[in-house]
Parts: sequence; structure tokens; C-alpha cells
Amino acid sequence: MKHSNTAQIKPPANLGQFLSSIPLFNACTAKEIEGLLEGAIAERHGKGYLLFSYGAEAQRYYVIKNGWVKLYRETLDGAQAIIDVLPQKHIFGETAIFEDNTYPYSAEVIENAEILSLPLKKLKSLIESNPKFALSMLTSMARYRRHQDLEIEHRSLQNAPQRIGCFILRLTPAHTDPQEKGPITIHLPYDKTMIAARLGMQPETFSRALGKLRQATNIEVKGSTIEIADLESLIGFTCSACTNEFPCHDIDCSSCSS
Amino acid sequence: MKHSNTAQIKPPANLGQFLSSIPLFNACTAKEIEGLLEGAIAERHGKGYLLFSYGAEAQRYYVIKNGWVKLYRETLDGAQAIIDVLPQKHIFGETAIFEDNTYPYSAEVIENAEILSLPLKKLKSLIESNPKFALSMLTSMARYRRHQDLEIEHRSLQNAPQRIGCFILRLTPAHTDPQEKGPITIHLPYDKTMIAARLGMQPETFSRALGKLRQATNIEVKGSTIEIADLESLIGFTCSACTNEFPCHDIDCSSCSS
DNA sequence: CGAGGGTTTGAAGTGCATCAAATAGTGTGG
DNA sequence: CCACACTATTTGATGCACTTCAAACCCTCG
Repeated sequence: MKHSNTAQIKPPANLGQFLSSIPLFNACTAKEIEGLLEGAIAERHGKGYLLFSYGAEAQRYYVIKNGWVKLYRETLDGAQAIIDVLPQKHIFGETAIFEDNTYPYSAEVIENAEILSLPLKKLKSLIESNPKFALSMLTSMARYRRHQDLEIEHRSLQNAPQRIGCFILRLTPAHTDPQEKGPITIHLPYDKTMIAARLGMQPETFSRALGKLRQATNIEVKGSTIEIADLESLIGFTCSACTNEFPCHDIDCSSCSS
Repeated sequence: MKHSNTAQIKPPANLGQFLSSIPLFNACTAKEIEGLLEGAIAERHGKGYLLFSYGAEAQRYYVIKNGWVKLYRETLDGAQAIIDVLPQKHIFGETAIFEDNTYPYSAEVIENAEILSLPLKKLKSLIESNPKFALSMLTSMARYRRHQDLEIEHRSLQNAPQRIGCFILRLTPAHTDPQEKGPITIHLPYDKTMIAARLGMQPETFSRALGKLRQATNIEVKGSTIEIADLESLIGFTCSACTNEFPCHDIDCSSCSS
């Protein structure tokens, strides 16, 4: 794989600060953060880099500093089921400690990414020693659950153009006012092909469905840039088939662990 | 609703024993169980009884002693998304404590059921005071997550007959030998219409898909009784579109909280 | 027996997938 | 800076799976 270049980068001093900025670790003391970071490795990986495979023995969990990572599983005949696609500040692979110490999915970099990996052992002992942290962890898991519940709902209630609309809406800056008038410009964060997979449809369907969405809601699409002229129209079209109301932002999953 | 009869039943002495038998509470001492049970209410509800609605303020969580309960959400125009359908020994409504103290879904009895409801407060304090229990809770949540991940996968990779096959396979007694020769008889645990909804398809589709499954795998269907003549054939047909191998039993979700 | 819900069947329509091929975009080496 | 190679994206044509609407059937229970 041409792009699968990897480079270890020396852990910069501000890793602690970075970790603290993640909601899951909010309540941790500096000393605890330091403990978690013992044995940390920071690496830069190119698109296509496989971080770990389903079923592999798990020693470490990961935190995304930059870029995007997809979690997926695959059948014997190669069909992939995308479980999730995660942006920066997300954690993944950590649930292995609650299972049999193997990863419950595979993880692959899909946009050049800086990834931090940390020993699971330290995480486990922190959970055991600090009830407050255990509660943070539970909160984070519960939030992820809602996120997944919503995912299931979307797949059964929304059609392809609506799923795309929902995806776009979640890219608008959080706390955007639904009444917002002026046009909003957003950027698709990764390949359209990957977005299609993330939304459970074929690339061809994505392309056509985006066309329909454009006609229905007056958005403008130029490559991976999208301009929302009339936010309310987009919301009306998209959110009618969802149990959430607009400023849902995916039940703000920025603080989910994964 | 004709069937929505409800009767309070006096908490029998063996509630403690019942709770202890649930994996989530395995590690609890008798004293802790007793604490959890303070303020417990046991009730019998008929089909159609609404236990709580999405968004309602949550004071209690629930444990199923008997029967089946569906968790769902609905859009403004009445379309329902079934999040899960739970059998006995399952817990639900407990995640409200990790959110804003409101239920993240509605819950309705779909087969006459005996339901135990317990105060969330006691649960929360147990989590905070007993790290071991917090860990059990995390384990349980992690398991539920895998269960949901699998659900998403099934919806994207399996077609209707395969989803039904998978549903049937998970009804076979756990640890059934895949090589098992003699015919296996199982009973559908609730309405076909409800199973269809649970699997994300229309009742008509369910009926037709079950027909296809019968032809493809030599199962016999008489009302809600199904006889599996050739288990291997059923497994071959069903599990080829799944990332799990057969004796998956849904990643044994008997110990999930929900 | 008759009412009502659950289930099946038929006919027609829709949405998405699939296969095939053209086009646009991106990074490469010359 | 251009031509090439390769990938991402779009477009067209066709097929299949599932849905929808309508109606019949069946089963249970008062």
C-alpha cells in the first residue's frame, strides 16, 4: 500500500494536556493522567494503515489526535460492515478489557492521522481505583449507546438522501441556530465513498442521493464543499424521519468513548 | 386497551435470589442486594402496557422477571424504531442515570410480563461505592455494545430470510452443537408481527421471507412452532453473511444490561 | 357464532444494488 | 508544466428486494 507510511513521533510534552481535554478524562488528576500516559506511543499513519484486526489480542487502546479512523468487521467473503468512523479526540479499542482481551472490531486509518496508543493495563487499574473515573467511563459508554441506538433508527427510518442530510447537519458547527439565515459552508471530512459506507449505502447510491438532496433542499455541492443556503429546508427534509429534533448533533458524541 | 391490565403483586421473599441470579449483580453481597431492593415494586402487566415514555423523568429502572418488553422510539408521524426486544432477566431504563435523568427510549410490554422496578438512586450509590460493581456495569454495557454493533451489521449485510434464520438460531438452546443431528424444535417467543419489527422488516416481508427460508433450509413451520431438521443447512444459509461464526448466540447477551 | 387481531397472499410500485462505462481529480515522473 | 496512471465520482441501464395497498384467510376468545 503506497500510502501506508507510518512514522513514530516523539511524544510531545503536551500529551497530558491533550488527554485532559477529552471529556472522558476530565475528572482525572494530573497524576492520574501521567499514569495513563506511561508507555504512550504517538504515531503518524497514512491512509489505509491497519491499527489492529478483529480478534487480535489487545494490549493497548487508542486515542485520535488528528484524522479519521474507521472501525469495522468483515465476513469471510470480504463484505465489510462499518461500525463507526471516528474523528479526533475519540477513543477506541478500550472495550477489550471488558471482554476477553481481544478487539471486537478492526480499526483502520482513513485520513492521515496522528494516533496515540496507551496501555490498557493502566486504564483498567484507574477504573478499579477511582470510582469517579469508572462513572465517567460509564457515562461515556451510555452516550455511545445512544449514538448506536440512533444509528439503528436511522438505518430503518431514513432513506438515502435523508441519511446524507443528517450526516451533513451533524457537520455544522455545534449549537448552530436552526433559524440561522446566511448560507453555511461545510467540508466533507473524508471520501464520499467512505461516507457512503459509513451510511450503509453504495457509492453510486450516495452520488445519486446527494443529487436528490440538492434538488430538495437547495444545497450547493462543489466537490467536497457543501453550501447550505436554507438550513430550515434541509432540517425539514432530513429530520422528519427521525425521532430527534434538530440540534441533535448526534446526541453530541464528542465525548463518547468508542 | 383491552389487554393493558396491571396487577401489583406482593414482592415475594425470593426477589433477592432472583436479582443475584442476574450476571450484572453476581458480585453483589446479600446486603447490597437488599439495599437495591429497597422500594422495589413487582407488577404484572398485560400486553400493550406502557412502562415509560421517551423523555420522561426517570426515577426507577426495571428488571424483567417474565415475559417480553420492547424498547422503541417514534417519530412525529408515528413511525416506530424498535431499539430492542428483551426477555427475562434483562434490565432496562438504568442508563437514565448517565444522561439527564430521562429515559432515552419508550418501553412497552409485548407479552404478559412480570416486571420489577427499582429506584435508580440506590443503583447509583452502589456504582459509586463499589468499584467492583461499577466494573460489572461496564462489562455489561460493553457487552450490550457488541450486541448493538452486531445488530447494525445484520441490518446492512443480511437479507430478510437470513435475518430470520439468525433470529431462529439464537432461539436454539445455548451451546447447541452445530453438528447436532436430530431435529430441534423451537417456539417463536412473541408475535410474528413483532418479530418482523424487531428485525426491521414489514410483516408481509416476514411472512414471505420465512417461506423462502423454509424452502432453502428444510425447516418446518407450523404456526409459531419451528422444527429445524438440518441445523447445518440453516447455519450455512444464515451465517454466511455475518462476521460471527455459528454458536454466536448473539454474543451471549443474557448478561447485557439494556 | 361472530368480532378482532394476527397472518398470508397477490399485484404493483419504489428504492437501492449491481454492472458497465464515462468523466473528473490527484499525484507521479519525466 | 505536461502526459500518464490511478483513484474517486458520476451516469446510465437493468434487476431484485423489500414495501405498500388490498383483500382473503385463520385463529382465538368472548
